[in-house]
Amino acid sequence: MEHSMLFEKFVAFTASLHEVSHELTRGVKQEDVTPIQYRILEYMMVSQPVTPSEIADCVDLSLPNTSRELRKLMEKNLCEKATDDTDRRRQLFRLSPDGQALMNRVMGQAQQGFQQRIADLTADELQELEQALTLIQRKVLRPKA
Amino acid sequence: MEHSMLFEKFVAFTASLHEVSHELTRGVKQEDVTPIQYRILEYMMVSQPVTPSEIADCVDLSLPNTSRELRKLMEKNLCEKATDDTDRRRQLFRLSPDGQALMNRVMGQAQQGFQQRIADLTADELQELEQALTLIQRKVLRPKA
DNA sequence: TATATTTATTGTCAAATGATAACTAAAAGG
DNA sequence: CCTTTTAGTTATCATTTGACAATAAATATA
Repeated sequence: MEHSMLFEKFVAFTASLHEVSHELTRGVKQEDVTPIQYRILEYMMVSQPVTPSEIADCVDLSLPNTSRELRKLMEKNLCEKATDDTDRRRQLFRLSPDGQALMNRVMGQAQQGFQQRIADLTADELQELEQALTLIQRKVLRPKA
Repeated sequence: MEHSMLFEKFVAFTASLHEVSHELTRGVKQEDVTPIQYRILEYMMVSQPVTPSEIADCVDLSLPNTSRELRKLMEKNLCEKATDDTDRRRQLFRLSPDGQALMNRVMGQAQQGFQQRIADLTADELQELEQALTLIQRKVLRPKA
């Protein structure tokens, strides 16, 4: 297979995955958070605590706008702020209990949908699937890591 | 591996792919189209001609808002409209030459980035990669198709 | 210490997006 | 025909998001 065909396959794959992940997390609409706020919560979930600068980098948002969205999330009691003791300019954000609960709801629903999708797979197929995920991660998505 | 661990792996995988695809298509910022308009163009690219209703479904946009964005794309000369002869209520949209050119620029840049990422892979690894993409598509993303 | 840099916040404005009502034209179905 | 349904458009308004200037506070550095 040529590189260009592989690229087309990769594009189609990406589109499919995007569609599926959108479907799996459609539960977010029930929650009182905007798409950007959800992305921030998602990022917090995997790497708390996080500073506004880190969020801005990762979510691709300017620092002022990140600050604004964090304020809104705090007003909704979905995250908490604390000052870093070693550098008191830095603010450390983490999910609040309510924020955790929200993410548990959304992720729980997603996991349910995911497991329906893989319900018919045999143990062998599950292992193949896991290896396929690992391979793409290692060879393409995170080649350095 | 348990189902819940596989789900976590799937979530991490999705996050990585999202990040990479965002990086690969960062050339869009150079173009005079909004994110939603780009998604419409992307959809047109793979399945033209398309009707406003189809776009609304696929891009998850209301029909009135779809109509508005299509008008803007037409004003930018990025797509063309024609009435369906068999049902004159239906409007058929396709990329204009300018729209094609835009997508060629963006996709060309993405392909270049992709090929840099896979540049070091051996022929065997490329084949493994291709099979991994196919496997995930078939077993998880498009189980019915 | 004095200055520069980093981190974060606030405020403001423009643009993009979402939601909804009102309307036209064509087709479908009685 | 006449009514209903479908596809699309236009207009309007609220909310979200993006961009940028100005500021404060803590740290780093000369």
